[in-house]
Amino acid sequence: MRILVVEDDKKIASFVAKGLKQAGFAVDVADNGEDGVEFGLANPYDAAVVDIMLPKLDGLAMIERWRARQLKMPVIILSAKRDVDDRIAGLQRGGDDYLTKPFSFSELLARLQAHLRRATRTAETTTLSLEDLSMNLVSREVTRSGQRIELQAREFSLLEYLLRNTGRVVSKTMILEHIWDYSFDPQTNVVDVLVCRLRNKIDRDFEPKLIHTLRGSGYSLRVEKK
Amino acid sequence: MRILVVEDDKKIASFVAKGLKQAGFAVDVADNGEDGVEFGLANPYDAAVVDIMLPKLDGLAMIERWRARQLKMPVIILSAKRDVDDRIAGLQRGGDDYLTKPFSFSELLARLQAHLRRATRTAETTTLSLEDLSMNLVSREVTRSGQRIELQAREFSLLEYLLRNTGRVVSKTMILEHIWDYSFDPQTNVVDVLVCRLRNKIDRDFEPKLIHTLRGSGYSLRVEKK
DNA sequence: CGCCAACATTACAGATCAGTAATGTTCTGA
DNA sequence: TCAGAACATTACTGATCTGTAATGTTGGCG
Repeated sequence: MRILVVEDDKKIASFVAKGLKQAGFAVDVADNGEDGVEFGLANPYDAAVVDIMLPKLDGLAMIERWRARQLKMPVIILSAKRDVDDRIAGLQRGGDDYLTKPFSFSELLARLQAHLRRATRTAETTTLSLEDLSMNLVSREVTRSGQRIELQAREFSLLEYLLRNTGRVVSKTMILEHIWDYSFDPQTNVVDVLVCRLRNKIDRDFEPKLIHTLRGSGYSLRVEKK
Repeated sequence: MRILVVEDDKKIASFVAKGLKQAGFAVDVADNGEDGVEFGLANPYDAAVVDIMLPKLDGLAMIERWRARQLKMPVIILSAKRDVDDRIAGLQRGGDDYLTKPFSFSELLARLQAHLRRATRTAETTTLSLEDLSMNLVSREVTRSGQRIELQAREFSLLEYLLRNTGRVVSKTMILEHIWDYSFDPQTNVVDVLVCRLRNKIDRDFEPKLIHTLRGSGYSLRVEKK
């Protein structure tokens, strides 16, 4: 989990950053609004903690720029302004939470975790990926190394199944059951053929190979670390 | 937008409920924890505002029951307990926000709206629906009145497009562009045929009809209110 | 080293899908 | 009321997809 802290008061910044690092987050700090905008756009943060009064560009304007660029991470505002009107302004201009200084670090952490928890609770996975391979389950786009790959319905299902079981071994019987619903006539080599077709599309022209055969047990999608 | 308020203090409950109604929300009120659990499970609320000290079942326990049952709506806790530890407990046990009494209604409203905004901002929609028709874009399941319907790829795209434009009129040219990518040979009646096929599947055996023809302008997905 | 099973690949064919076009129906305006 | 346009429906067909089966290749064990 990666957090961006934007705060110009060195003491507060290091206090917050240190605390978050101890809680297991990766933390970056920016000390003015413009850098804040840049950092946010350049890296995929899971959340941000920002002060309102910042040099160069104030916190609320910074948040608005993020939102305009489709950055959706939760943002917790820290501010010395205690007025209800200030809080409302902060929330209305794109903030997700508002804490007044002085604040308790424990509460900041608890609120941060609540927001992160919500984010994962809400997300019904819409993209799966491994290495440079990625598939969007909604748009049904599959790419490898940024290159678009067309998959047929069956191939798509198989890849989805493999991706959902990355690193694990899936037997032919398991594939049969998942792709063809019920326990299905296993006296033909449909699975072999399907795997072959999928391989031709996602592994043939790329490195490293992702689909691996485990003789006697099945297949596995992973990056070999030998 | 539908909000559930769980609060046993009549004055506060009606104060909050009235304010929310004026802000355009549909509001239900429960005055104890057990009813709160029931209400929450029985109706699809977009958010909840709850007190902690409640008769029969306290607010935090109520939230935990909701969460255990996969209810994911944002919950704002209202409480007279001002201690940091109480706030943290509230957030850790499934609350999304914590406001101490006395509170400003405007701030409650702003926080509520921030949470609702986030919910819609976050959701890369994975299911679309209208009336008793619903489609899950990930599992690709389409149902009407709970009954499973099989759609072909093209039909699926068309229905998705129509659902994303519920209530609006889409012209044949728009459909052509969206389903066949580029501006495509319009000297054939592919669209008519496709619409016909989709209709047979989702409208033929059901009421009310959802796909409507607007002679000369196109089609529209909606529930007619005549 | 050689055999056999497991797996990979290829070619084929039946089923399904999607576009065309012909025919039928409905609506609107003169 | 009638004609014509817009739309609906149906049947047909070429393309694509998917399962089958035959053939080729690989790897492990005796």
